[in-house]
Amino acid sequence: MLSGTAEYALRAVVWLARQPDDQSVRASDLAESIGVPRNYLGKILHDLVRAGILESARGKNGGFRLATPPEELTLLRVVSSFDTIGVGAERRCLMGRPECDSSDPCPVHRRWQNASEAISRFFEETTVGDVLSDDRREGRSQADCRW
Amino acid sequence: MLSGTAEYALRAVVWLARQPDDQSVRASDLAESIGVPRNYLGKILHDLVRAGILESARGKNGGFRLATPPEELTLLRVVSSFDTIGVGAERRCLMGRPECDSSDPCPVHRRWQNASEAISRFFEETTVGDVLSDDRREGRSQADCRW
DNA sequence: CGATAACTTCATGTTAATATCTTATTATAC
DNA sequence: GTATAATAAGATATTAACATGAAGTTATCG
Repeated sequence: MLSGTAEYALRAVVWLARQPDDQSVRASDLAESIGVPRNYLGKILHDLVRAGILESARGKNGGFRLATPPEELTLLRVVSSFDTIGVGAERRCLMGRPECDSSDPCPVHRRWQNASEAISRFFEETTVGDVLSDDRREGRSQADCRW
Repeated sequence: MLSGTAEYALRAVVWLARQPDDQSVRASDLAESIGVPRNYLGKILHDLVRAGILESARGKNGGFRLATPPEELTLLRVVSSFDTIGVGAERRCLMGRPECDSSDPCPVHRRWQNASEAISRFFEETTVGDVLSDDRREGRSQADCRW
């Protein structure tokens, strides 16, 4: 469903969101924590900074942290820096037809619509804040996390 | 959502299902009809034969046609020859966690479940026969089809 | 100010998906 | 049975995703 890169980004953002007091985390530590290659994660984190999702600080005590309140950060915004999910008007046809909407549908259009809309809603409506709430409700802490 | 290859397979199967009297279609003609590179389609068709979804005949008047009644052929069976959709027990974690189920969920597990199940149901429950019914209901014929 | 710790950037390598080309192989028709 | 039309199969090319490595730049601390 998601590319490896988008998966990594999601892990990183969730991990940073769980950080108490918005503490910055160094790329190396983060890479080890979420099980992503150090150098590759560097690029991903930088992309997230350029997208305005994270902010970074150089030098001693530097690192990365969220630039946005978790409640306002949708999963769509996180993953769409890397993948084209295709929500709303940008929805891609399952069969790869260049034009495909209700007025000129591909053969599976009607039956795919339910699933397609469920996917869109998930990415558009779920925020990183929601994920943190779920965490708390299930009594999960950062220490429990493993990949 | 699907790989290019699985998309091509889906187009090919739907096209063949629409063929009157189970008539065979040559790979070259099929390739042109559905807009897929000739040689690449050859491989895909062969894979579908080995999966028992199509049958092929060589020599003059040869070609490919469905080996299964459309009503019994699910979209899952078609695409899973190429992609891992991850339905049922094989569902992949959205965040790439090796273990992720309701007893040990990843951070987004609960909220992703709805969409994930909608996807599974679509591929498991939709048959090629259903697609043909939709076609008829919408008064679409093979001639209308373009990619 | 100098050393160090960290992000930033660029160059390069690896792998899998996609696509093409060429040579078999096989069934049909005459 | 031979020619022909078609699939089957294997080798090779192209591209994008994934990953690594090394050098460059910037902020902080003593």
